[in-house]
Amino acid sequence: MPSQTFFNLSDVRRQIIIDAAIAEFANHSYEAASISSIVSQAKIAKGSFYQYFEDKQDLYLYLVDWALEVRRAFIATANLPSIQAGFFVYLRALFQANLEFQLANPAFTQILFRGPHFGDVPFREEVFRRTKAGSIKFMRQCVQEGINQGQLSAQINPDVAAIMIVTLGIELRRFIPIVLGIDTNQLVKDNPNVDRDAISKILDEFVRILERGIGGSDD
Amino acid sequence: MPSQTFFNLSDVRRQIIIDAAIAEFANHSYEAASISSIVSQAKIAKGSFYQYFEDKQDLYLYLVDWALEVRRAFIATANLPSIQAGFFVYLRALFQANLEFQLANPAFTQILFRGPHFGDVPFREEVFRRTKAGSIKFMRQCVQEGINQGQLSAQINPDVAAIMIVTLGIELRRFIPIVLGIDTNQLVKDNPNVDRDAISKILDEFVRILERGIGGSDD
DNA sequence: CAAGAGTGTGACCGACCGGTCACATGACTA
DNA sequence: TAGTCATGTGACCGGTCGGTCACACTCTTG
Repeated sequence: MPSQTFFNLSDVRRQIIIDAAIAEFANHSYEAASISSIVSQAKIAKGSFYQYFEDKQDLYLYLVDWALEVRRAFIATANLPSIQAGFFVYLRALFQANLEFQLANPAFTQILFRGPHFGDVPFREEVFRRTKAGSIKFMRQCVQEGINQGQLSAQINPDVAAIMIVTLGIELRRFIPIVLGIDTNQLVKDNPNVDRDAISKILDEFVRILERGIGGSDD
Repeated sequence: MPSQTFFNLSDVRRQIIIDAAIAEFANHSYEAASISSIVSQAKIAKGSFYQYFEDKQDLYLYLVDWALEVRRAFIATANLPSIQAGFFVYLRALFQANLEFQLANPAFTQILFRGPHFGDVPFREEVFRRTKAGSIKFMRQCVQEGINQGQLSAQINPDVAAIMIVTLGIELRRFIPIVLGIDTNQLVKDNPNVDRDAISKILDEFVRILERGIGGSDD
């Protein structure tokens, strides 16, 4: 945890430091991220930094928690429909909210999913527990509820289904540019001008395949 | 490309260097991977290393190509059924072969999918083109053929379907330990003793969901 | 004024980085 | 024997790293 001194800082100064740290950890692995670069970017002295944070890991885990909180708040404002309104209606809305978070906060997204995926964070299990594991647990409950309500096939294994759904949700951000044939950075930069209609169609496709599969002879 | 000098080395010496490099790049991001560590692990002089490779990037791209070649050869031995035998029969076999490669070569897998996913490789587009983009292109053709043969729904968007399939295939390795509730490293270490039957069931689930979706009221 | 607490500062530490280079070694040729 | 060439070697270069520390600068309290 950051020290009390850090929280005594003015909001703007604290935000400058956080922003610099987010940019650094988004663009470099945990190992390769540089404290020196962060303090020079934030225009604070190295000594000050170490009065705010115990060490690199302290900062990193704080950022992860902060990113999770920002995402939670973001999705809370999305006014998701209830799962009773239909599992796939709910799922589509959840995907969309998630995607919009990812587009609006690419740096956070990068941080949240770099950690648990690759071995260069020395405390990977810790990060995984805080991020992806939570999503999977939540989705498993949704799937179970969908099954209980008869909206989902009783034949499916809820564990496998939940993991597939969460994985696809995480990768959504990467789908869009590939399908649209544009560059990831371009997507992030042009976010307000990007073709919302095309994205909406991709989301429809996406949920449709999850619901009914790609097997033939339907309608 | 490595120099002629490198290829003049004895097979065993060359393999020692490659093994050390693979281990290093599997456990660290491109930036954080250390040439010093590789040469000390391989017990060669730093100067020798730079007679074999131009620089870090030269070694890294060589490893990527090498890993792709090893995977190609591995899957070629799997005797995959023809796609005419049924799209999902083929897909299941492809998934299984891929998973077995991932389990047998965890380090290669780590290298192949760290690069295109995260921004710490300074030439990410280059790596992406050599790896994931190729898989997607291949799978798109498979999907198109499946549609033409009437095995897949004509309603689906082949681009979206192909990306979903490839993404799920890549993530397969991570599914297994989560579903089985074990640690990833444990899975890799215990590979020969791992419950092949449980894995087979997960693969079945997996393909079934892709084929028929998770929507209700089937059979 | 003095004393003390809280905070800011950047030179400095030992370690390590990617990469270079002057030199050693040994096999082959003349 | 002397010369040539491919290869091996590790000390060394400038630079960066995470982290420390002695000191400076407020501000409050007496």
